[in-house]
Amino acid sequence: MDEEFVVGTWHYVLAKHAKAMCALERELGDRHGLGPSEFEVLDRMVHHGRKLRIQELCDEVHLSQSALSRVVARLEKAALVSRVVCDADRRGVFVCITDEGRARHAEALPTQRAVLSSVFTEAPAPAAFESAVTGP
Amino acid sequence: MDEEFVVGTWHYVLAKHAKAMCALERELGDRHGLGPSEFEVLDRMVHHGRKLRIQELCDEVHLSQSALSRVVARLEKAALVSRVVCDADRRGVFVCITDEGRARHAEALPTQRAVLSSVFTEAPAPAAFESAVTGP
DNA sequence: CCGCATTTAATGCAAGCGCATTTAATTCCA
DNA sequence: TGGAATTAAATGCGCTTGCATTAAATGCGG
Repeated sequence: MDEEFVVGTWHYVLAKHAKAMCALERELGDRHGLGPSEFEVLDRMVHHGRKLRIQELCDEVHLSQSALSRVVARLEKAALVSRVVCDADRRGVFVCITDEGRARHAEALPTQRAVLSSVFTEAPAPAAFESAVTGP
Repeated sequence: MDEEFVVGTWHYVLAKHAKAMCALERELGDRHGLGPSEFEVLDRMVHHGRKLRIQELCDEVHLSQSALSRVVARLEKAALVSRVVCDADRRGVFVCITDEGRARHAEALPTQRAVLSSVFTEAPAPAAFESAVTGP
């Protein structure tokens, strides 16, 4: 087990995460009134289809269950999403993205892509890194 | 500019950061009474030598100036670090790691390494990833 | 030498997070 | 079938964070 590799990877992850998160918070917030968590939830909703159980969102988004619950509440207040109790299991809640939610996501997507591109290309990882992420 | 690469890398960074941070918080906290930020500051102090200006720490640690100020305050209260006003520039503050701080860091280091190893090897990135972090 | 801009670190404040708990609905088995 | 255990989501709470501001010390131009 290569200790140096592990520690080096960790520092890389820390640095990129900090830079990207900070920039996303600023750009998405100022330009579109969205936090990174709000955008991430919207993004998953768009890619996954119309309705999604909160529990399933929880597996895909890097948030605790309670944090996700509040993000969804904020999104609902902003009318970007609506909550619908599940008929089959009335404990469950479906989250449905609204048309306005889709529109806001579409608006914000280029901003997110621009931020990520700038973060991951300014001190570009060597080409070999690509295979680490996309797989062999 | 490969959009897929950028987004894929971002998801990788998000996933690893979340997993590692969560585990570090738990393990370092339960076993050694340290948060990830406290450990990171201690770690930099150990590697950098005896005294370090807060401003310099700020460049190396992924925290805002205010957050760092508070982390140092917590560490000082725990006697792991001491603050000394700089004689040459009395606005500046030197942070000095104490013997107890060094000891605590030495105690916690294996825990951190174990956590990182488990995170970065459980679903191991392909070997090619190594060159992305350590350089060509 | 004086005053104003700058820099360093600390602090007030609000927001977001995770943990633990709560509330409500469902499942299981005796 | 009925009651205990389980599961889903929401909520109370304390903590950490970042932004903006403050307080103190320094530097610089006139």
